[in-house]
Amino acid sequence: MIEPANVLDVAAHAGVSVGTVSNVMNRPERVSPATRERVLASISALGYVRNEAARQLRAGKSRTIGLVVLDIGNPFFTDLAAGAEVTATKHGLTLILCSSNDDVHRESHYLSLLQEQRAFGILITPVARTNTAIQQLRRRGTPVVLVDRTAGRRQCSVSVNDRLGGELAIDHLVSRGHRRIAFVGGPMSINQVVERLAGARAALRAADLPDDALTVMETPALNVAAGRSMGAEIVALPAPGRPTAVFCANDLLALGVLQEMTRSRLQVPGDIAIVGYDDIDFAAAAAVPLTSVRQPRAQLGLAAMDLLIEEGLAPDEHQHRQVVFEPELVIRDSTGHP
Amino acid sequence: MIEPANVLDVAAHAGVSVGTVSNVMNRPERVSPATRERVLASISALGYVRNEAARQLRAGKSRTIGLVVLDIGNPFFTDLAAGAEVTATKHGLTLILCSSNDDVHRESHYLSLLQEQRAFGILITPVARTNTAIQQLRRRGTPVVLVDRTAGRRQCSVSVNDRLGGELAIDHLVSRGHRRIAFVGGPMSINQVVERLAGARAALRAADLPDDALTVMETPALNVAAGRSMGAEIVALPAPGRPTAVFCANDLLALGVLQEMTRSRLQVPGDIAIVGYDDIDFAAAAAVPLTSVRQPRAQLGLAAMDLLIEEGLAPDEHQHRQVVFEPELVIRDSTGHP
DNA sequence: AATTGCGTGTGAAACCTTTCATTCCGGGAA
DNA sequence: TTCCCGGAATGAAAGGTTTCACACGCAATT
Repeated sequence: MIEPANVLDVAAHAGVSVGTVSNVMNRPERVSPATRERVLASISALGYVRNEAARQLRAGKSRTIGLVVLDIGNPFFTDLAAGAEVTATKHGLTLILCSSNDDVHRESHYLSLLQEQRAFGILITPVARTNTAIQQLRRRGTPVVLVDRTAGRRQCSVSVNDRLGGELAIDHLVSRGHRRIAFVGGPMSINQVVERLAGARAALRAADLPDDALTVMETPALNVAAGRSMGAEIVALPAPGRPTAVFCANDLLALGVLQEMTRSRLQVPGDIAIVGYDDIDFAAAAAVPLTSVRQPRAQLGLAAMDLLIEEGLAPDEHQHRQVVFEPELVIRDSTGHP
Repeated sequence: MIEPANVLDVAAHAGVSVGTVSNVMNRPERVSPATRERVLASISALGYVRNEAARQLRAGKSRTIGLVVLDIGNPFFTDLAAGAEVTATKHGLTLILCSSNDDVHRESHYLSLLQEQRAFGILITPVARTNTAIQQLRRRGTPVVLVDRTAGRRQCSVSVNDRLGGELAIDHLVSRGHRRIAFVGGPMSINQVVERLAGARAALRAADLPDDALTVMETPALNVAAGRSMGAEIVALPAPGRPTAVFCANDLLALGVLQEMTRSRLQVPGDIAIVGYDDIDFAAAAAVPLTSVRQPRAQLGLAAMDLLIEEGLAPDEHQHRQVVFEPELVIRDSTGHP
């Protein structure tokens, strides 16, 4: 266990001042090639490693970006994170991944953690619709970009048109002849769910179908287990009145529903068609590949990170923007062939 | 945008010294209740938030733990991370999740990042068998626990008996009457894959079956896409010589293979049985639920974090340990009923 | 009355880097 | 020869927290 060397040690070893050592690392062009070489040699001779804490203290700001997502178990968010990370790394920033698990307390715990770290910025899919902690962070000068949620004029956000996504899904099912459709999703506190449902309703009305063509089945969460139990309920319905198609608020739910169908020997799409949402990799890999509303997951992360960095580097010139992507329907076996 | 308050501001506001403010936060029992109240009031009046960078600088060590995994897109690792995070949070430590994507360069990038941060410790599933960067970190006093990999006597590790896992899978398939089995997995640079294969071979020998009862089909990666393409190869084999069962080195591969089987109208398990590995949630949720070798994912993370924290808090008394969990076969539909 | 001890509180040093005003030096211009 | 200029290097200050040796005041003990 060796005591780590610091700039002073390096400076002494190379016979220069600490300022010069710092310049070699941060503005090498200001140092003559000869001394630069000498300093670099000393750095590697002593095994010097910069102390990030001291840098941050001096800078008053860290190089850490917090990405607060709803559920890290959902591949949608890991893909999004992967996209965000690409851009972050390009700028020498480090990503801290935080999963709030739909829990307001966990969320605020992470936010105060990030505040203590003087985070460079934060990307967040907030649990609740309004969030004072976020506003507080912003007042202190920390850029915050909302992800998968549309912000007002005074804040950046990156989202996908969830309403349109709902319409695409229902349009498709209606065009395949379905007239009794179930919407599986929840809790309704989550904005995306509400929007997707609204889109679904709009599409039904546009097709001149009655409102009760859509049965809303609210789930307590957006995971596989919730999908399974809702799938069981659907199976239990008497065949005559049973929906012929299910639109799920995300792919995890859809996979759960699909599993129950198969377990009960109901044919997908023969007896029941299924449309998911997100188009995670597992959707295509399901044994009955899922028709799903694709969101540009990685791009979402990329765009959000771009906005964040832009605001972080030039807060004054920065214009808040609300980027909205368009979803896209990916048709696979779970809704059959025309 | 308000200039953030510091301990000095708080001290002035409360009419005490900075040392007392620090004591209120870190050793409240040494401060009389009256002053404690006063200081706390000032803290919230000024909206004071600790500066983590300054704490770290002073402490010479951060409260950050790096978890370097092979693939964050694999739910096995996110579950492991979730387990690790529970313990970390309990000790006031923050987890940074890093995905090396099987790439040595990305891995070393993250390691030097963590070194600059003076990480409290590191949990890592290393890409290669040996790793000088890790040894360097350890010489500098950073605790490192190997995850999903067995270390020598001089280092902590937490792993699952992969050889046994391989044996369980093959024993099961043999007992179901299979005599032509394919092993799908790779690349062979990954230790876990090699061990699982070794276990498979051992089980065959123990069952007095010839070595060529097992066909090894090496994949370039452990993801769904690789499984799909290998599945296509299996389907393309002439039916008479085709294996009647496939043992996959992880569930992602198994899901890929399963999808190809279904697409080609081969019955699972009728025509081909499939055994996966890891027992991720998607394994149970697959339309043909997968038989899989379960690893205690969350527990793995928990145990690793415990060892790390133990070493980090009391490096001198710490005894290196190599914890090995036992895997467990979970039988589902993909290998049929006896 | 002097001493001891204890519970509180103090204040300066240390942690390490970056920045910036300043100094130094050699060469070209006047 | 003197002056000026620009490139290169310097060195001290600043950033916020924690720690620790020390001081203070009061009560109990001798």
